[in-house]
Amino acid sequence: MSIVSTIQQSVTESLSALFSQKFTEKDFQVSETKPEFEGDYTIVMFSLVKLLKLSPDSIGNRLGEKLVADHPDFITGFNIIKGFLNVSIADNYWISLLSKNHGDENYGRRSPNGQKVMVEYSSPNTNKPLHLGHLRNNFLGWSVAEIYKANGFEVIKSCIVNDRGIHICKSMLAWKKYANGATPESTGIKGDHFVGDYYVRFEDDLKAESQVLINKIKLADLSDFSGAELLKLEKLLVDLTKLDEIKDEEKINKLHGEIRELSRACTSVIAEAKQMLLDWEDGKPEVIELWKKMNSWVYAGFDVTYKKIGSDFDRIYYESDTYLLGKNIVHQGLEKGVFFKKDDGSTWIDLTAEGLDEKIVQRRDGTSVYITQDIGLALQKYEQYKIDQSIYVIGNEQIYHMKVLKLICEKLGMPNAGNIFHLSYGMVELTTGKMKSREGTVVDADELVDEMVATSKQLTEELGKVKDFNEDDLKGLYDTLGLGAMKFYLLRVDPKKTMVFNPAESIDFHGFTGPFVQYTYARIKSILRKIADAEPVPDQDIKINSPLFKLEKDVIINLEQYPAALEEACIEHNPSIIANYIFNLAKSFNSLYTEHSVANAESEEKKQLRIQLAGMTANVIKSSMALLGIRVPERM
RNA sequence: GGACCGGUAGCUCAGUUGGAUAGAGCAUCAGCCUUCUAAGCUGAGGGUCAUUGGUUCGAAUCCAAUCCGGUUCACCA
Repeated sequence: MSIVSTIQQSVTESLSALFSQKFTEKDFQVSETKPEFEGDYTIVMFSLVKLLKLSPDSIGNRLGEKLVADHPDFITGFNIIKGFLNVSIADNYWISLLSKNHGDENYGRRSPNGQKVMVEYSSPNTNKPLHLGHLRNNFLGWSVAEIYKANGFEVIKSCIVNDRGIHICKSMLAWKKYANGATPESTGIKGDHFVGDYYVRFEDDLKAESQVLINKIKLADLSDFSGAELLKLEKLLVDLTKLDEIKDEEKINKLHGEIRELSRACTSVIAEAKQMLLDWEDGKPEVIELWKKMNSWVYAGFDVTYKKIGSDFDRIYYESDTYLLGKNIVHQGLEKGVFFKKDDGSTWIDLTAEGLDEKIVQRRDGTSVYITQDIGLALQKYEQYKIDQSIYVIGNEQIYHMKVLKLICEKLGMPNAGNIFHLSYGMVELTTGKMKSREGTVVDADELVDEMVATSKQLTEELGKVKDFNEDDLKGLYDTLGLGAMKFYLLRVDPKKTMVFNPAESIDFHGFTGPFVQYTYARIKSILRKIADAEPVPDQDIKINSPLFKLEKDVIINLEQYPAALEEACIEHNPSIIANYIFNLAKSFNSLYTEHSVANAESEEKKQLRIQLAGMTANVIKSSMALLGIRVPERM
């Protein structure tokens, strides 16, 4: 039981005894005492004042005396300031917490609860390499999975690979046109980047061709358009002339954007891509063969990146397998009356009662739309794994989509549909604004990882502390530090917030960073190694005669909070709670480290105490950093 | 226009079941390495918590309105 709930319970009992009425822990608040006051925990009197119609001081005095009398081994003193009852906790309470848990590498973790949860994350497209945004997604997903495991859940990490569709055809087309049979092997380019380059090539062609069309439109030449597109275009142009008179810049821009989109859609290269997609769906052998070949290049590239950043999956779904899954669902939905058919034959769901719109679930030609596949996959996940919860790590631009998905699953009566959770995270922006692939400002994942590792190498060499390391050790250390810095940097921010990626800040290894925590760990291990070398210490209970120093107590208080932080991170689906927690723990230990020596403590008892303190801090740092996917070095 | 998310120090971020004088890192300035690793520690300056009103013993936190920024509302995925 945590110390706060222990205090709550004691206070509840004492209050009930004092005032002969029933109290619950909701009748008052317990929090840590602010550093400028004496005491460890504070009980706020004001809510009790209302209940008891007595002055804060009177309640505080009686409660404080009662608490000390009832729990002399736990609460040793109190003071009251302006309605705040500050109580002091016995040193022995902290010391026993330490002796009990200091050697437990699983401290804070919970035993299995029998619940199964699937975390879907990463979900890449097979037409380009991973970028900074994917890194945030991967680190978040992986970390949330670990946090769930630590809270007793059985976790299945999954990934849906978007390996089909018109965007995939784009890179295939460009490769056919320009590659002359080149391969990643023949060029020495990593497979995902190799394919991505052709995707860019296609986009360049598309841009050039649509620009020609736009130029023609400007000269009132609409000969390249026909049918529905022509009508739409003419309407847009009429609207545009009207707006030109009003001078509404926003609307004019919007219209220009629509014209741009329309001309893109009417290019010959898009027509080719569409044709290729049809051929793919028909199973045309040469298309399928090329598709398989190019995807295999991408997967080879992804494997390298995933391995490097430590992402892994228990189950990988491919959209090429799942994109037809929703078909049966439409039937069922119609039978259950959840869906309805419109006159043109398309199938819909009415979500207006939920404050949303009508959403289409099947086109009039009978083909599935995006959401239908997702429903199919959601059901398949449940059927295959009987999961209790399903977590989707997807960017916040899909909040609406995921809301619809969850609602539909609930209406279809899918088991545990209520436990679908969209872990939506904010975009990663640059100091110069958003990343835009068309402007080439996208930060490539592989490049970034390499830079971080190179930075850690450079800084390590400058400090020159590990000159005796062999080459493998060094390489391992650079990876540990570089990736640690990057993961910590991306995970320390609340997932749901848009965050700014500042390159200069990201390679800073001081302050609120991964390497700061890693350094604390390495120093502790160094101390413990030296002590153990000198004289192996037996594990023992500690009795000390001198009081705990504030700095010692601060560290123990931090350690006591680990289980609570772990639980909160799980409930909130939020690794940044862990990151903030570890940083505070490391900081408190560093302060202690500077002020009080472990090896040369003033007494043998204090030495034993600090050995346990250091050991437990190291354990908690190691296991909590592991929840973020960050390794800690024994030396650095 | 509707819906959702955000606005806290120069910058990046904590802090929301309402609590004491709003915190941390970076940056700036001033100190600390013959003593367990200075990737560290100690201290200083820096704030109308977007604005206005309300709720109450008490509001960054709850409510309302307004302003600013973002996302979204496709027979695209």
